[in-house]
Amino acid sequence: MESKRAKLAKKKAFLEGVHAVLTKSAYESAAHARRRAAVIAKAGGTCTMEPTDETNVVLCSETTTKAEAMERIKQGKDLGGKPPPEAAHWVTTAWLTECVKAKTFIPYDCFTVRSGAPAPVGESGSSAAETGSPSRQPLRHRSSSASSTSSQRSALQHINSNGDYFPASGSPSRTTSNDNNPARALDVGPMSSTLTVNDTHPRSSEQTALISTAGAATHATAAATEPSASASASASASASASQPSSATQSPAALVARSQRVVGTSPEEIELPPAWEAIYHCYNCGAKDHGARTCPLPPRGTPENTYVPGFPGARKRVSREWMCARSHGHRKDRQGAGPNDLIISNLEKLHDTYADYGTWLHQLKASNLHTALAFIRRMKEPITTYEQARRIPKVGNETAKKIDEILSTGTLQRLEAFDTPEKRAQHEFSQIYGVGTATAKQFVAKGFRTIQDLLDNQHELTERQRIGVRLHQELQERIPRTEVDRMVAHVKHVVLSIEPGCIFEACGSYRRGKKTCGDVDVLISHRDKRVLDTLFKRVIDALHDDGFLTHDLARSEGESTQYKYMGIGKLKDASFHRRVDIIVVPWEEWPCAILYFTGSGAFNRSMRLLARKMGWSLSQHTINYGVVRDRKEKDKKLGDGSVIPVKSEHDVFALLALKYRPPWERNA
DNA sequence: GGACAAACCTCG
DNA sequence: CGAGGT
DNA sequence: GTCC
Ligand SMILES: Cc1cn([C@H]2C[C@H](O)[C@@H](COP(=O)(O)OP(=O)(O)OP(=O)(O)O)O2)c(=O)[nH]c1=O
Ligand SMILES: [Mg+2]
Repeated sequence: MESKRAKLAKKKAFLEGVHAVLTKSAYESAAHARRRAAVIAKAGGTCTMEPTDETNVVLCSETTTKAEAMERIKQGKDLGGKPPPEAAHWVTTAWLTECVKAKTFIPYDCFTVRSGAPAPVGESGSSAAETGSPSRQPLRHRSSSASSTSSQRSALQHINSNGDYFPASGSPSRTTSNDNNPARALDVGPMSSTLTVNDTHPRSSEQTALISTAGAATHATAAATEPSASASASASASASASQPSSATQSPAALVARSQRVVGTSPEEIELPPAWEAIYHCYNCGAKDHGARTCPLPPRGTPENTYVPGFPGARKRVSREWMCARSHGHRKDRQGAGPNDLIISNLEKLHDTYADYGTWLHQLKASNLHTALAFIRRMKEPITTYEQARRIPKVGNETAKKIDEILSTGTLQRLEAFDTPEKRAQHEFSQIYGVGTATAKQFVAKGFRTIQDLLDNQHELTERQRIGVRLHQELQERIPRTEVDRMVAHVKHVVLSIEPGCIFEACGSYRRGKKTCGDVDVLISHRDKRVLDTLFKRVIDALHDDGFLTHDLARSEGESTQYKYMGIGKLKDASFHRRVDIIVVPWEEWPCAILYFTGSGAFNRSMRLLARKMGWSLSQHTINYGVVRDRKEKDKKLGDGSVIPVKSEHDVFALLALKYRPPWERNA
């Protein structure tokens, strides 16, 4: 903790000086500024911003001096070689980061030139702007009563061929109804929690890449094409899933219902005043509602061309983005498919890629994964190299491999991997807490079986010891009925400790999967002060009643969010199960529930989209004006500014995405 | 030849 | 910081 | 590895 304070002191001291590594993206274009001014005016706010072509802010990091930065500009390395005007304000990333950490909203126009420190102002040009308020404006919570939002709805249960639970009826995706509405009270155990029923979900085939290539599909005669795009494509249409991916249509055949222990999350959260001041509908710009209840059609369509004023905002998003499409549950194929041999071999190849643990092989793996998604949807057998080449993401290398499988039945590459060492390495890497690197080390040490590890537990970290001991049990996926009971139990404990909590079981459970790898629980409370004790009391209570049996990791308040990772077991259950519990501050709820609902691939796609806009989406907030190092892509120089959101719908609207309910996020 | 490439977290 | 995790 |  001391080092942390020291760091903070250093940062504060630094703010006095001017140092910089420059990046170009820290200011908005004149076009953006003008559009933004118009939007704000339309929304009834006033805008103090002066549209300008000039750089009015220079974002800095701690590593170089202003002189060095100017030198870089002269050399053409930054800002396109154009020095910023004298009046430009130099801001350190530390300053910016601190403002964001302090939850002070910094809209772009606060950067208009001033002497002294720039004052963060509300976008609506409200009081904060005039007062030239101090740069750090603490976040205050509005203590209003809980919104209870459940409307009753008739229930019907249906399970698809895979056993996944689906929601039903024909309302559009961007529905205004709560995804969490309880429809039918259903006793799932001693705690009598309820199960709920949700909205429509027509299934579509899955697409696994973050960005997929849709165009090439038309050339692949047998390859499945993008479902919605292929509706009119003659021959290949039959190969694709017969369902449209758009959730606005509701084929009666696949209507089904999603059912789960109901959470207590509100449809929209209340924002702190400073955020409420700049909040507006990101689907139309109006001040009096959010995107969730916007009467207009989703933006990005011809009927609604609105674009939010934040620099980088998109007009629309192409269907190539995974998060822009509906991804229902993966369908179990009944009986044998025409390309099963190829698929099983390529799947094994895919697994060997994952065992490398390098970027390149990660890339190869994801490529192959996409190709496999197309191959799985094919109805005709692949018989030639040329035919394989026409499948999207199948290039020369993969086609050669398919050819080899066709002629020999196997792959040389795979045979070479079928050694005791590689098998052991793969098995070790399945253990919780053991990854590619440690698995390799274990093999190098001469270990070959799980028993070897059990006999040498002194070589393991605490997590790995638990992982090894419970390895068999943790391999099992959890039947949904058991998750129901686990969630009901946790919910009961949480709400008896603090009735004002909001609670939601997320992850694959919220997405309606038939079985879950673990239980993901998200909790929040309006009062920030209770979060810390709430977290501890919940974990303690769940330990005391014997539910939690092992701890794997628990946060100690370093972040605004508390995360517990551990293992629990119901008394009458056969196996120990992984349990994750996250406690988040109230205003981070929308981004947190979006994150925790996943899927992981869906999150990555959405986050990549945000990144491409010069924004950043995390489990905390969605930010614009993020400054990233142009060379080292992972280095973030400035956090940018928080865009306040009240619901998941708002995040979708900001990214120009149609809202996807949880069961359409199964990538 | 480059783009592709999530963004966080804890542990040791 | 690397490794492993969500 | 694939796509442009
Ligand atoms: C693993 C992983 C999860 N997440 C998010 C999305 C997930 O839904 C959420 C919970 O993680 P998980 O519990 O690992 O995933 P899951 O619940 O979707 O599936 P499973 O049935 O295996 O439990 O965390 C990421 O953002 N990135 C990741 O790499
Ligand atoms: Mg899960």
